[in-house]
Amino acid sequence: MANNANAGAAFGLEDVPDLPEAPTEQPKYNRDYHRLFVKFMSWLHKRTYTKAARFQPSALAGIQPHHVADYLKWRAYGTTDVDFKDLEQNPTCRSSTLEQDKKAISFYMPIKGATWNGTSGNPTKSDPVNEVVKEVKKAETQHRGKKSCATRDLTETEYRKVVHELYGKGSFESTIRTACMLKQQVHLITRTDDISKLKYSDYKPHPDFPFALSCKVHWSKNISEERQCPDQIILGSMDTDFCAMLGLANYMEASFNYGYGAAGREDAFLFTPESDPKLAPKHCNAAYRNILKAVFLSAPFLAVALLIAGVLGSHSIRKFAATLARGMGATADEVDIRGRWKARLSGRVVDAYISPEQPWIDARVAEKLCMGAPIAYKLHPDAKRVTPDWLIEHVVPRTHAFYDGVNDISLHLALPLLWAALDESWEERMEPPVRVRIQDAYERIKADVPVGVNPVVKVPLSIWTHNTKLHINEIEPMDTGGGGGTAGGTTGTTGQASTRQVANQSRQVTAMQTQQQVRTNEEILTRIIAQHNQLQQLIAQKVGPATVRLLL
DNA sequence: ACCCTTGACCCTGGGTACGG
DNA sequence: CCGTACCCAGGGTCAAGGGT
Repeated sequence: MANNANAGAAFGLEDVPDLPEAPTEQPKYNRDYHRLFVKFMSWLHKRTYTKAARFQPSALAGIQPHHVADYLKWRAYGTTDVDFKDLEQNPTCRSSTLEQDKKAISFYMPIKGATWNGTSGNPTKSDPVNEVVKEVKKAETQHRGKKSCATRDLTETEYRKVVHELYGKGSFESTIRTACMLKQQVHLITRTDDISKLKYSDYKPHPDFPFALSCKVHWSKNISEERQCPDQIILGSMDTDFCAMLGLANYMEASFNYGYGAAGREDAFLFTPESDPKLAPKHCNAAYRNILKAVFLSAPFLAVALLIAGVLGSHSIRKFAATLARGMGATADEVDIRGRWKARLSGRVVDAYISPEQPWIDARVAEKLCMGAPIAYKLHPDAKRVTPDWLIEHVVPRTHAFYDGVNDISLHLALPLLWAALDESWEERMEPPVRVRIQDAYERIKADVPVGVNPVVKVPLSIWTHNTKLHINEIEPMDTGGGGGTAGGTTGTTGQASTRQVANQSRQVTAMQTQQQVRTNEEILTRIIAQHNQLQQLIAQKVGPATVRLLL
């Protein structure tokens, strides 16, 4: 770009003032790159620049590829005298660190776009520079040099442990809210910051299926394109540790008692009472990660997690969800769609999000994420006195009042919440006033359902597609009498119905096996935790509590 | 000519250490 | 306890080049 003093006049813009002389060149500056670039220049000139230093483009014209390459070698190996074939010489930083350096230097180069042609161009875009990065990458794959800092995915056992550790201890925020966030994060395969941005208004009744919700996930990247925030389906899970509907119901009805939702139906963030659009998600995300971190560092959790090598981070939860869906049979591409990743195989398919096939792929992956089985919460046929009006008045009054008739999801949430309030296993997992209120109200009308029977039943769902159209059916409860033939198909039912029955049977068998596995795991875990506590006491006796903390 | 892969670059966020 | 510096991962765009 030529610096033309009369540029304004040249383009016929009369009101642009002429400059008395050609403008002096302005040093470039980038907040994210400057620190790294100063480091490079300090190395190059063998002196220490402060971060206030600025460099004129003309002063940078002499930088050659070998300068940059030597710098990267120095960064990775501590010396410029490097023999890549020498397996004793191992890099002390990751290749991504070098790439970041390279980008930083590249940003400041006078000629940025053109690759180095031997005499001019961008010296960072050159073979000697790329070679260093490649060699460090190679060393990484050979397990030489610096270890990766990538976090591994959570295992199912660990996930359950987190959920169980959360409930029953501490404030509403750190228990019920965090457990709800966790369940949404897994069900929607999101990053932690995406979940922190959710608003009450992002949840709506699903347009096609009365037992499901739909949710719009806004994520941090490229939010300018509204079409990239698709509505995604939320289904209930047989396994309550995974049930996003139940988690949401349990959280939302109580949330209004803590000042959440004050900003109104349209603007209020779901997981923070703050309303500043910039700060609220940031603080919410930080709080969420801090609570998870505390759980990750708690002794009972560590007793499980230490069995597996690798570092855990908040991204581990998203990886867990993706791995879970893959393990249940979803393809990588399907998981990409549910997780709102760009299609991996063809980088140019920008329209992946608006593809007509997306809704049913989304639902199929959602199904995989419903541990046990995807379910609909339905009323027991005898529970005739549990009417919508009753549910609104006694189970979800606050939620109903908040939505005020617009995309009201309170009745969707009422059934899971009623189920939980009347289920013993949720004694410790609910906000006590809400639970007591529902129980008292139910006490007065329950006569028509047998004592000890929950008026809400979980009906497994069968999800299938026909001509890329999504269908979800409720599966009839199976007779308890031994049917004998599992896959015989000798009954007179249609092919489709019997296929679904077989699928249902195998699903139920899988669910039973899963539950058995969980029970076994829990027994093992109890033993491990006991041993862990013993060990901890032993260490405390020997070396004192300060050292114990370090060991953990 | 078109599709797909690959390489290069850009930008943001997570995690940790450290100092005030 | 909080802000800042630093290292690193990873999701994104764009363009060149190879295959059909």
